[in-house]
Order: sequence, then C-alpha cells, then structure tokens
Amino acid sequence: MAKQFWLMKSEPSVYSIDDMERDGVTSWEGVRNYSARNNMRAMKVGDEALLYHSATNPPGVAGLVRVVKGAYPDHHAFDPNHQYFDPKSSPEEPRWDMVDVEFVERFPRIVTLHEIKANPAFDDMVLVKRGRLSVQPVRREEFDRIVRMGREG
DNA sequence: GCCAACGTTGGC
DNA sequence: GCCAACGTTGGC
Repeated sequence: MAKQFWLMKSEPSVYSIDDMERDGVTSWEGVRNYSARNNMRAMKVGDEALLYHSATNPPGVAGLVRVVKGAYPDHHAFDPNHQYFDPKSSPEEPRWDMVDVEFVERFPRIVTLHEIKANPAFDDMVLVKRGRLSVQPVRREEFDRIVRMGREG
C-alpha cells in the first residue's frame, strides 16, 4: 500500500510543534469527530502528516510528523476525570481512537492558511474546501508543495 | 469575542 | 428518518 499523506490540526496552546519536537513521539489523543477518527483509522505506519497550528495567529502548517503506530483505542475517553471523557465509549466498545506520531521536521517558517488559500494549486484541498476537520487527507502534490514552501525559509 | 459552518443529539 | 436545537471548530 502506497504511503498516504495527512494534515493534523492542533492548537499550539494545547500542543505545538515545539511540544512535538521535545517529546519526539506522542499519542494523538482527544479526537472526537467521526470523520477525523475514520481518517486516523485509515493511517498506516510510515504515513506522513503536516502538523497544522489552528486557533492562533497566523494559522498554518508548522512542520511534519510521521505515523509510528496505527489506530488504537483512546483510553482517555474511559476516564470520567479526564477532559476527553466520553461516557458512550467503553473498553468493551471503544468509540474513539488515537495514533502515535513522531516528530520529523520543523519548518523554518509557518506556511500560513492565508497563502494556501491564495494559491490556486490548493483550491481542492480539504483544508480550503471544508476547513473544520482536525484530521484530513492531503494529496501528494499538495503535501510536496507545502513542504517545499515551508523549507524555503 | 463573534459567528458561520458544520456535526451531533434526540423528540417525534 | 426528519429536523430543530444545541454544541464545537476555528478564522477573523
């Protein structure tokens, strides 16, 4: 199966590229949207993802991560004291999943949403067409182009 | 902080 | 299964 490409959003005040670089590997917890979860379920070890900073100024792609473990149950959903608790998810019938990703690269600059929207090459991107979705597929051409932009400095 | 877009829930 | 009410995301 060919490698697939993704975009994963995080608010940097919650989890940033700095945190990702420091941790090396992290579990991508807290996804509570079925489309996003299904996208994580489609991820394979070795897939690469753009790490996107949302709800910040400016929003945009900050770097790269790689999937090192495919989808498995998000146990935080079972813990009533955890902010990601969901009473409808149980160890017997887990509703939410997470994947593990590792830090690959921090871009010397943020590739902003503004410039992505301004470039016709990205007109078909899920990020542009749909916006709100915390884990989304990215075409190889889109991925490669954003990586090139990010490395330009 | 506002609010548009979209997802989820639940009554019927 | 419809759809109104409500909640969340996330740009601005």
